[in-house]
Amino acid sequence: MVSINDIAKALGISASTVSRALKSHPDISLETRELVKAYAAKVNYRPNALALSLKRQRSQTIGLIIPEIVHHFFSSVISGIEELAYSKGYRLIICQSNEDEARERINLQALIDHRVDGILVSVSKHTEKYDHFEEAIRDGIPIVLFDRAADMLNTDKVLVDDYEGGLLAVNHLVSKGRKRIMHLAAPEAMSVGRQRRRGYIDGLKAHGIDFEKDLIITCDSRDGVLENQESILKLAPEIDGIFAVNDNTAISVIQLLSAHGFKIPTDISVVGFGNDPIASLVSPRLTTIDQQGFTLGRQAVEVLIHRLERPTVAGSNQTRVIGVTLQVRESS
Amino acid sequence: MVSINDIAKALGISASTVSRALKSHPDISLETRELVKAYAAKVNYRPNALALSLKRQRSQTIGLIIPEIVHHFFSSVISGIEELAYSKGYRLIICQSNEDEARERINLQALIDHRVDGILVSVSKHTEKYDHFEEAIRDGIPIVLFDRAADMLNTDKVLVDDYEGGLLAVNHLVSKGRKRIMHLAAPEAMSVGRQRRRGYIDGLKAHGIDFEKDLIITCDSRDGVLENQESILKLAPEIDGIFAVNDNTAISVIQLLSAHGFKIPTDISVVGFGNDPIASLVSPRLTTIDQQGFTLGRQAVEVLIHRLERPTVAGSNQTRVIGVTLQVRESS
DNA sequence: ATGAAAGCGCTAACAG
DNA sequence: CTGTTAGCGCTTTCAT
Repeated sequence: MVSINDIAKALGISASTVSRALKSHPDISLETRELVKAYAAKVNYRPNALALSLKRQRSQTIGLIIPEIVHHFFSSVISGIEELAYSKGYRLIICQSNEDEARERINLQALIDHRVDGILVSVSKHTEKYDHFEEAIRDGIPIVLFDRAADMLNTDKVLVDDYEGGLLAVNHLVSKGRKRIMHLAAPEAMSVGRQRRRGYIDGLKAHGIDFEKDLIITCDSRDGVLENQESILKLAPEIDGIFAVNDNTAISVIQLLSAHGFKIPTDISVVGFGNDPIASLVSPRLTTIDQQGFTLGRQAVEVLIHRLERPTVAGSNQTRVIGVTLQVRESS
Repeated sequence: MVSINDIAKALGISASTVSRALKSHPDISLETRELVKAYAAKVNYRPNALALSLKRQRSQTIGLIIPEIVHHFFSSVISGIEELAYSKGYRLIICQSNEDEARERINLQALIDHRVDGILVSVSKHTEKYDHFEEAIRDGIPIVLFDRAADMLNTDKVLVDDYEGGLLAVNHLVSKGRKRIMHLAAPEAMSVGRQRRRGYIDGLKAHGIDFEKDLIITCDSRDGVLENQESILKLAPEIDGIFAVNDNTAISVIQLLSAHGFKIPTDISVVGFGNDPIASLVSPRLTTIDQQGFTLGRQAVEVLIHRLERPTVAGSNQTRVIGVTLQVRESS
């Protein structure tokens, strides 16, 4: 790897001249410029981004902390982030928290140590204390939370309209004549799940349907469905609709119910959340709420870069909400 | 962000003493050590990784170029890479080539500029010339190719046993009494697809079945199936098995055939490749070849780090092959 | 038009 | 036990 100094020595001129010549500084004679450029090209000179970052106090790098990469929604978000970051000249350092608070803390610290210009994070499911984020925010590190945020955190956020998604799902089920709708919900602690549940409850209310606590079962995965199969099957004969907090859960419950003789959607209509590609491949094809991961990722970067390139006005945080849409298919 | 110099000034000692105290260098008196550490903790001192990298000529960072992130196999690979890299104290800079050669070149250059310690790459589908990689390899930049490699590239590789996968698929189909087996193949240019096709052909040969050129259709996606539906449907009555180069194609062809009255697997058995999660959710559940993306990712990092931490012995490249397994389900 | 020097944050060889 | 100095690669003010 040849450095500016190497070029300077080889050409018998000073490093500063080389530096300037390389960026076509008008002070440098055309002759020298050409000479330097030709030589640089010949020896395949490439500026050292590390040195530049150190000098400029700016790394043109964005850090990303994501709960898990192997997940259609999150990988779509990453793709959107990469896409826009790339086009704006930023690199991406990715860390995976694996839904683990300790790891999230370490990742955050590592990104700060690497002097990334800003950090994008979707909070881990099991994070209970937020002081690591609070401290970073207090220290002036630009942080944008996406999808999974925490109310108490005072920073920019880009969220999915989970509440609206819950409403849409319930509205749709009711419009199909469903009246006793079960909700397979995420744990209370998850902001995202809480909003979907709120949408569900308010959706019922809006149609004058009493919300029954017993119809909400905390169960947000394939395993969850298996663990709760007794309660689900016991309630099944009395219900006519299910809104599941995500597609996997919806698909699992459909399989469970089908295996026990229930007809979907004749007996029970099912709506999922996420519009995972599997939703349109299972049978019956799953009605679900589409959340635009790719767009969410792009917007998160947009908000972050906007913040990076303006003087940080304290207390002027923005929260963007990405719209959701209902995808009606065969399961409802 | 406080620096070592700041601490030195504040404490009225020299920067080098601070540096040494922080790493508990035995030369420094216990007293000073404690003093420095206490102060550093108080002001929340964090070493600047950029400065360290510049100094050490080592960034503890690995670059990754991947065709597309939103893809179950690739996201699994990324996850495996992240996992092991993290545990070995490396960070990950991720770039997406979007299957575009120009972008792949830019990504490679950017990673080199950032002085990553090594680069992991899965070659873009549309890359035709490999001189960018050749040059980097010649310059001594440690590169490990995974999944999609190029024969001419002289470096470490970690590959899926695609050939074996093709063999397994055909063996299985034959064992089910299938004799006229169609292959939905990737374009010739793709190394991965070529190997699967070779496995298919050799698998037939091994069972004394003549390989018929007409039974190979270049078609490796949902769109491909739609484009080729005429030829597929025309051949359908004469065949009794299909080996598709990937799960998506397999699922699409099942849908096409089912829609036209063919019974799967009674009339035609279908085997896919990849063991994407959708494979076990569609109906009929898809028989397929499992390729362990996560393991592949881990091994790629392992090989890279091994190379990073040894003196580079020229011409001693290793190629690791990750085993595949047949997952028998309902479609065959 | 060009060069010298300082500094970004850190470490390490060398001095004392 | 601690400090000085130089240098990783680059830019930029300030000379000349």
